[in-house]
Parts: sequence; C-alpha cells; structure tokens
Amino acid sequence: MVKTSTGISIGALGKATGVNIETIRYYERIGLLPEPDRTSAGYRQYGDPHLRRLSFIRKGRDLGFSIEAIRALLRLAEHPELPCEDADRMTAAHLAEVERKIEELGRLRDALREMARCCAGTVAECRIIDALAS
Amino acid sequence: MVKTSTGISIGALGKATGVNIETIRYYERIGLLPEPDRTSAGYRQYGDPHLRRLSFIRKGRDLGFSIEAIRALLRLAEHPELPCEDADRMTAAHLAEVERKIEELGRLRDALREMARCCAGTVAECRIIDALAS
DNA sequence: GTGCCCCCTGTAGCGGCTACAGGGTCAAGC
DNA sequence: GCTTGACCCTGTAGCCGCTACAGGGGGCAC
Repeated sequence: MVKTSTGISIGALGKATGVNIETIRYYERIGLLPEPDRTSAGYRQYGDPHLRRLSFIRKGRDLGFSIEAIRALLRLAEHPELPCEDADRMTAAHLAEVERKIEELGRLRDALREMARCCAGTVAECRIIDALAS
Repeated sequence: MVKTSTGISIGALGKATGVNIETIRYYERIGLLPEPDRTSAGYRQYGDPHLRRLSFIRKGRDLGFSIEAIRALLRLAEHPELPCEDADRMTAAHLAEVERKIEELGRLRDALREMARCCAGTVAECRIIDALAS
C-alpha cells in the first residue's frame, strides 16, 4: 500500500502554515524554499518536506530571526551531527538585539509619556510641539 | 548693522543637526524640507529657518514619529493658534504603538531566553533547532 | 596648478514582504 | 456544454526611511 502522495497547492500550504501565498513565492524566489514540482498546468505541488521547511521558516520569523539567520539555521538543521554552537551564538546575538531594542523603546516610551497629555489649549502652549521645536 | 546672512552649506547643516547629507537631500525630495537658495555654482545655501525645521524633524524621528506624522506636526507648529488636540492624539497613538511593540518584544525575549543556552552538544539535541523544527 | 575635500544629479539597493495587472485553470452547478 | 467563481501563474512595482554608489563640477590652501 504505497501511497503516491500528490502534494498540496500553494493555497493549502499557505493555510497549513499561516504564510501568505505571495510570501511563499517570495521565499522560493530568494532560494529559501526549494522549487516544488508542478502539475501539467504549471501549478506548484508541495509535499511534506516543504511543509516542514516552511513552518520552520515561519517559526523563525515569528521569533524575529532575519531571513539570512533562518537560512543558516536551516543549513544547521540539515546536519544534525554538527555542534550546535552556531545556533546558540545566533540566538544569543538575536536575544541581545531584542533586549537592546526593548531598552531603546522603553526610553522612547518614557519620553513620549512625559510629553503626552499636555493639551487643553492651543499649539502655542503645546508641550509636544514645544519639545520638538525647542 | 543689518547682517546679510549668506547661509550655510549642506555639510554644515548636517553637522549642526546630526542629519546625514543624503538624508537632507532625501527630505527635500519628498517635500519635508523646502528647497533652499543656491549659490551661483548650484550649491544649496541654508538659513536659520531650515536649521530649525530640520532639527524639529530630527527630534521627531528620534522620538520614532513617522515622516507623515512629522509632516502633520510641522503643519501644526506653523499654526500656533490652532488647538493642539491633533498633536496630542498623534502622540498618544504613537505611544500606544511603542507600548505594543515593547510587549511584543518582551514576549519574544522570553521565548528566546527559554531556548538559549541549550548547547553543549550537537544540532540533533539542540533546543533551538528543535523549537523551530517541531 | 595641483591636491583634496566638498558639492551636484540620478539611480539603485536594503529587508521583508505586499499589491497589483493581465492572464490561465479547474470544479461545481445548471 | 457553458458559466461562474475561486484558485493559480508570471512579472513588476511599491512600501518605509534611508543609504550608497557613479560620474561629474567647484572651491580653496599650498
């Protein structure tokens, strides 16, 4: 009972992974997702490896990894025998970057809070405009 | 003693405001900074109004306001007699967006921390790769 | 006159998609 | 058999806010 799997369409793949169809084609164009087989009409037909790879990509993007980082992580995932220090280093670097951004945005938030709710009056007395113009 | 101010070059304006020269030209192109006078050789010559306007823009960008928001804030700043509720609303909206991003990044940070430092071994046992592939 | 730095215009690239335009294909229902 | 509508295809351009050239001209000190 060998099942000759025919694969799924790009729309079905998109639904299964939560990735936009245009984004899937974009990933193919930049070589992140390999080109799938085609039906006689030229429709893309995806199999299980594509599904797994795309959902890997999606999770990576959700974690904020860049496309290039994901490319590297995918290469690693294909070689389970390698040491995982590269993955560790990339994650640490990304985490540090996220922490940096959080701090930056925290400072921004404080500055904005200080300015906000200035206003019962006119622009001439506005703390916000004043902060920018002074 | 009327001083006929000759204005400053784009390089000097950039230094004075901390804005990249190419960015200044970009702001001019998109109509955010008005076209300055030119010397006979075609060099831009900026005066005090440009300096003030550009430093307004710069402060706005530092606070994370979009170009379009800054455009609106500049229009407001030119009309001190108007009520400042627009500025207030824009600041509140921007603040809310910043707070949303902080929370999102906080969740990201937690997820990354959970994954990180997995590794003394190979990719096969790597928590990072596993989190993405599973 | 000769370096060297500044300035000019115009265009293309970055990241990561997203949105068309202008067409072909397929399956269900009548 | 024919229509309708949902799906699919390619290719290109746009989003944001710059940044980076290429290829040339100007200004000033030595």
